[in-house]
Amino acid sequence: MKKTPHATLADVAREARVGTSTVSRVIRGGARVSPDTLERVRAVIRKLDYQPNDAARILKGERTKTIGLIVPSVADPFFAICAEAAQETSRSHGFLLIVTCSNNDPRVELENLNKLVQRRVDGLLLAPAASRNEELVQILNRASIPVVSFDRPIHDSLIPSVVSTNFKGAKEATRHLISHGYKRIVCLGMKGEDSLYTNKERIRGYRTAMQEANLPPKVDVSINNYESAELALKAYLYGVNPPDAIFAIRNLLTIYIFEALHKLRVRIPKKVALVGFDDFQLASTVNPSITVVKQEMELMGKMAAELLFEQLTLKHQSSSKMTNGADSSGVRWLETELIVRESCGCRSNSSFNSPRK
Amino acid sequence: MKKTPHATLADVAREARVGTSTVSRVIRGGARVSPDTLERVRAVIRKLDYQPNDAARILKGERTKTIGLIVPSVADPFFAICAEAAQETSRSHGFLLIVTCSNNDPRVELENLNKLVQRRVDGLLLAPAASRNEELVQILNRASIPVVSFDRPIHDSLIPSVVSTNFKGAKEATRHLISHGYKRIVCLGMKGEDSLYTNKERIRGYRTAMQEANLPPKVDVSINNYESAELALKAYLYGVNPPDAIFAIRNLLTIYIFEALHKLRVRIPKKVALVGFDDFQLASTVNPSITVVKQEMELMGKMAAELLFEQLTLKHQSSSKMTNGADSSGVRWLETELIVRESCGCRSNSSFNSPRK
DNA sequence: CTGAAAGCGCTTACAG
DNA sequence: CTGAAAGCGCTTACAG
Repeated sequence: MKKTPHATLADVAREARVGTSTVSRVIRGGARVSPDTLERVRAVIRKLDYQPNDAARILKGERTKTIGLIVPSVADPFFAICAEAAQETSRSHGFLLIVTCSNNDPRVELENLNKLVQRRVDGLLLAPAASRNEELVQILNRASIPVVSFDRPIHDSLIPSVVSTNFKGAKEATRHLISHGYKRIVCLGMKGEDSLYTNKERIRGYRTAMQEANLPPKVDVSINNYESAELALKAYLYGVNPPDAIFAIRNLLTIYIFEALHKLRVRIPKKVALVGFDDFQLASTVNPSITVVKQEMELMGKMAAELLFEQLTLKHQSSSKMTNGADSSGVRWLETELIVRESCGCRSNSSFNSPRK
Repeated sequence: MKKTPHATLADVAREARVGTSTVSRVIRGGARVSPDTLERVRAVIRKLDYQPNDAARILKGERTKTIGLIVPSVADPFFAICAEAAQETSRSHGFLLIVTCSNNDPRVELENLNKLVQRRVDGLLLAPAASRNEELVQILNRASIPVVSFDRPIHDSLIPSVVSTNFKGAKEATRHLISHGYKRIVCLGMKGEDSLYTNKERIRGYRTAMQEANLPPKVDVSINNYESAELALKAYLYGVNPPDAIFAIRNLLTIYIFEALHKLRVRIPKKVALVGFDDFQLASTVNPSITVVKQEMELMGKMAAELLFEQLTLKHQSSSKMTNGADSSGVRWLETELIVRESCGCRSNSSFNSPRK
């Protein structure tokens, strides 16, 4: 008995009195092996509880059958849902998924990326902290590892991406508020996140709509957490020229703001209207129900993963550009949808107001 | 120029005109290498953009520095938060985290487990589908891989676990409802999940409290999704002997039920009271705010991961039993907390009712 | 159908 | 401080 916790292929070969090549063939399906031998080797494999060591296979040049995922946070419902979809797609292809979190910090992101490269993942799914990152693109190119970015594109690269129509969605949401007659619409974001592609696009959409209507845009991206949301709202609502509507550009923030308004006993939409970006559980059930711009979260994760596997499959074939459904910069756009509920000032409409699935 | 996308250690050695051992030493910190050589080798590493191939290291017997995680779903907020904590702890130890989902299916779980064993993960974090699973325990023992289970223990094994006091929390919640004077309290669960350890414990807690009060327990674990929640509630509320209180034993279910009651315009708690298991975003803000049994989700993930790394560290040292904080069966209990809000019938109390962090 | 042998890219005594 | 060489556990021509 060896000390090793795992039996090796050589152990099996010895026990079955065959060569290692034969055992290898058996493991890989049993082609070109006589029924007798096949049977015997399989029995030994079972007896020894033999599990091939992936490291050796990988070293021989096989694929690692591993995908790397880099997201800001898996605790964020948005990325949790994307991650689940990516893991499911990976599993269906027989791949494993390594999940890392960047916290939107480019340095952490790069660290994670390097680790994944050392691990020789076959492909990478990435929601990049910054849409411009030469170093990242360079590493990706040098490692020549297939990548798909999602939620946010990577500029100046040929990296395909799956991205929601953030600009359009935000513009539409803002226009909707404007159509209600609100004039002092403030756009709220979270601290340190205003440089994220998605938030920039949403802010740009907001600004565009405001400018079109000749209204003064006001953007505040100083909110940190629930407490600071409450503080900011107090300052706004009890200050001079208080806003009559709020556009919250991200899932958690909408909830914080709703909670804070609720606690401050501020009437929505009478005193201030509210529209959020990202739909969420209970958005249709709270009082008032919350109007939001909805993204296709699950589809985003799934599509990104499937795009990656397309590349993986095509990798050794013709390097066709694979632009199906993508625009000239390689972006697949996922349509957002304005879900009109009550917080924007629309009347309650039970048919619009039923809970989601 | 080789065809390989990655430079190898030998490439570096050749280019730097040193032996491979020296390069290896440089990579591993540079001990016992002259400053000159160190400098030169490092320059070449940079120039060639050399990244060690983990597979080769692993094959040489080094640890994979990888933890495997098996959860029912990462899209579930509970496990998403656990996963985030586990990933963060792993990262702080320089480890990568492979995330797999079992969907609570023991077969999928076993598949994932085998894949992770082949990958030679150094440790495993597991929320097991079933608390009794001989095959699983056997594989774990044979692979002699350190494991920590969480959310649910694994019986008949020495596997340490981190588990909430589900029984106690459910009993307390039910007692609270009883203390309000409710007599017909129904316990609702989701289809196919009644065999899960956590749900069994919660149901047991409910039953115990009911029996203590000489009330007839009624358990219904047939709910599939939002629609079936609505259907079930209709049947209950418009049927004979309708319940006057509901105990929902799981996060999503509480939300479904709240949404359905809301849609059916059933007054809470006047017509039926509601207590849920698991706190969630907006639970304190909806109207009425929802009384829940709260679990320490983040702590659970973190503690499980830390326990695992303790084992990893101690592995080659004395195999002391490591029972700090654990009971005789190796379970660390995490206290649940009843967060009293309005849906149980308690009066609104703003100090109890402020949004969480 | 079968097996001996080379080699994947590292690490690690060992000898200098 | 340095390097030649063996070996980790597989796969894969190659020869039989």
